[in-house]
Amino acid sequence: MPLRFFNTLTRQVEDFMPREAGKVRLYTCGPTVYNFAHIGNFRAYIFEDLLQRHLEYRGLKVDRVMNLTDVDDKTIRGCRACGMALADFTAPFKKAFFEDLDTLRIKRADHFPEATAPEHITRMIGMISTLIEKGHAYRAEDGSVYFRIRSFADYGKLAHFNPEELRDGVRVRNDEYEKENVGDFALWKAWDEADGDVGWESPWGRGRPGWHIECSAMATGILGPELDIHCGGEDNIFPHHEAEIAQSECVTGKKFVRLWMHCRHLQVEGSKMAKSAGNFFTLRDLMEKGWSGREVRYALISVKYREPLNFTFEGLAAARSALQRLDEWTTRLQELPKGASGENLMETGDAFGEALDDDLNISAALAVIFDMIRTTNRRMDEGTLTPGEAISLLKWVKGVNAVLGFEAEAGAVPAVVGELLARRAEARAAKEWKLSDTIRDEILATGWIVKDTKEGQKLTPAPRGGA
RNA sequence: GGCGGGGUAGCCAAGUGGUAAGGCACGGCUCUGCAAAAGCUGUAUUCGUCGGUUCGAUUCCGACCCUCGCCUCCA
Repeated sequence: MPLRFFNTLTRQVEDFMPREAGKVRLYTCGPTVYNFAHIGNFRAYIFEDLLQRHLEYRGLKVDRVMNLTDVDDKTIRGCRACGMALADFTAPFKKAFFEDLDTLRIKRADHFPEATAPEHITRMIGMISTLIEKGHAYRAEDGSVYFRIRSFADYGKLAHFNPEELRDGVRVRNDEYEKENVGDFALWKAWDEADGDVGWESPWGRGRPGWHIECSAMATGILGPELDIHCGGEDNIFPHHEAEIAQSECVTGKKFVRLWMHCRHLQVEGSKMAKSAGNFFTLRDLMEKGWSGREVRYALISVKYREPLNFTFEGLAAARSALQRLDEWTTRLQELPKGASGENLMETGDAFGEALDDDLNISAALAVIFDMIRTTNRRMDEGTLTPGEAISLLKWVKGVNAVLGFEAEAGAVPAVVGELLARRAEARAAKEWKLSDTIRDEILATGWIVKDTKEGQKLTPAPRGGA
């Protein structure tokens, strides 16, 4: 079965075939670094991570770009409010972003271009010049340059609406008289007071690039004029990606992107995440509440990317339980008495991968995992699972984790806990239950749960609160 | 007003023209000094409502109700 993905452009699930066999050119819209990213942003990045890892699981080489927008209205406003240089203001947020990616086990892209890098600014200016030459853009009185949407017949194709019929919105600003058409968007924004010392020289005077042209320049600059896949959150469909298509195709004359994939927004406890509603969370907020990056990852990845995801603490707790079950099963397999390897291997099949082939059907893929856990746990209870089968299963789950990234943290047991365990074992041998229970509490206080099994005491890391 | 996505057990959520995956929670059992943990196991005559097509619809068609999102710089 081939890989199949839903294409926002055609609104259909299509067979996926990269332009160059075996290689995927993937562009993913990254963060604007004016603040810490919130969990809604991370839903998009985790979806993209799942996509990349699955493509790689299928043997494709992925060349991925994720841009960092480090100049726009918000970053400028932020740096001016703090009285800092733009680069000094954005630096800590860039750093935090990469830390958060690690926390969530999101694989690094191959390139993280920054909009303010000189080579990209130069490229943007070059593209804008070409657009003006070809009649797709014009300079307004104040020195700003706008894209002329009437010059591009396909404008509106991605979002599936006619730009001429857009409702007059409250967002139409009163400086629109400078544009030929309210739908024309800025390629270059002329400097004004509010920009302070942020600005670059251009053939049209001092100013800064518009948001859309940043992505077009970085995408085509690094991946070439024709991308295989371009991803982002659904809110990027219009105007951002629509604008990217227009700019890029008018410059290169080639089809910019073959497959557009967008993930739905995240809701929190049933309503839109907003600071005013008190349900706005950054990853850091959740970490402080005691949730792990792996748990957040599970919660955000476990609902299909094309469905709205309602983020709740109940869902986070469900993620924790499900992961513990997976951990427990893996540990059981690892502890199965070792026998001759290479014998009685098990055919584990590829139902997991096939589920993901179908437009990243994560629910079906997770069901495959839990079915496997249940059936093999049953056999371990019966004592009929052979060491060879356990080896096969461990190999299988390793493949699963190459895509999902759910492997347990390698938490080393502190020496203190080891001593407590030894003392408790003595107490238990002497049937001093009271002492045994006291030590159990002491161990729990260090963050570990002791379980008494047939094979003796076993440790499990205790969740760090969070409920 | 335009365009689009949803409504499946307490919660989350797959799915198919032939009679409902999976996860969490909950109950039962096993294990255990007790507990915890873990494992097993049970739980939707039913898939928003009303019609239609069909031998048969949760799945196709129509109407309606509810809900969410986008409509110019928010992932």
